[in-house]
Amino acid sequence: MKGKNDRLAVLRMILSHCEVSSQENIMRELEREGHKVTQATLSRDLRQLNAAKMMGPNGYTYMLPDHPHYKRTIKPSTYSEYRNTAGYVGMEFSGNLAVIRTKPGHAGVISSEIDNCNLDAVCGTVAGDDTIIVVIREGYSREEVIVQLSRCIPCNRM
Amino acid sequence: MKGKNDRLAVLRMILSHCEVSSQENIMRELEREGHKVTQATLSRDLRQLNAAKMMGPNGYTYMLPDHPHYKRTIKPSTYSEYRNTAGYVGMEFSGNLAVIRTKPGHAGVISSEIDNCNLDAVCGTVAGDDTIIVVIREGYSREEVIVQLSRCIPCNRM
DNA sequence: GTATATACTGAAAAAATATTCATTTTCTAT
DNA sequence: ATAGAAAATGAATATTTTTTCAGTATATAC
Repeated sequence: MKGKNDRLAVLRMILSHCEVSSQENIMRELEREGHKVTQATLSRDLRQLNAAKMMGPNGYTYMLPDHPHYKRTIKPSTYSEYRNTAGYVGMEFSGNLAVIRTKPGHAGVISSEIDNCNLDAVCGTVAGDDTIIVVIREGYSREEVIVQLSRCIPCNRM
Repeated sequence: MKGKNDRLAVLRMILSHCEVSSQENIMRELEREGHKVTQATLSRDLRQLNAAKMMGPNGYTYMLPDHPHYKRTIKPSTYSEYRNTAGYVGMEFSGNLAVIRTKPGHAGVISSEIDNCNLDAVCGTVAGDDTIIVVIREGYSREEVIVQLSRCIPCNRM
């Protein structure tokens, strides 16, 4: 858990789950997750992610450019939880669907994580007990789906 | 050409036709159009238009919310009050599926209503907690699906 | 190994943006 | 028309964000 890439991953998580209105706020969240940096570095990180400060329901907040802001919800603070979501087993594509396999009983939790992220590339999800069906929005590639899903679940491994 | 509304109209024009990266730049453009204001006023105008500084092809520039880069993929519903009474939130098509979003817990009720209607255009449905997947029978158009579904749910539009 | 180049960072300075405060303008109801 | 309320504005100030600069770490070639 170190290095710039890790920090950017955590930063993505923060931007997807929190309503942050200044770099000072983000700095505090980052530090809580074990990434202490100065505001100068954070400014550079945000630029690298193409983050923008956009008007949301509660005033201007930082967002990733493809995030549907008016659907956004505030989430708890420990991003490590998300990254360690131990229930994830694997993912497979079929047509315009992605099928995620989880440990028994974990599908509901993980699918609501995905729902809360309101990913552009995802129309919606349905969860059984150990399987989630993710419907891909038209016009989005599987690569893009993987990129966006990785904000919610550790699907970097395929 | 006077008054605040005129100025906001000109400002909208500037934002949708120019690549402006700072309020100083916008000020200059505004003045060229006969609207000389201070940066303070411009800052307030931009907030009123919900403008955002986002990463575009040539670096960060101010954009209006209806700019492609700023645009949401899920459009807010015009008839949200009416629809909310039935637990229905929204619907979207993807391939041969229709994905219906509902209030939490409402998916089961609504999907069994659809099942009971035995619509020609629908092969079947699967319900999660707040999402229903409707599989469309081959040979039926999306318009026809909307027409038939509107017998069960208030999906008049979209 | 050493040297050279490249990426990363913090501290401070500079630039950009938001807000406060006092004043003026515009609107509304008599 | 006039008083009072609300909106709009500029100047100055405060806050926030970006950039500069110097130093450090990391990688790469020899």
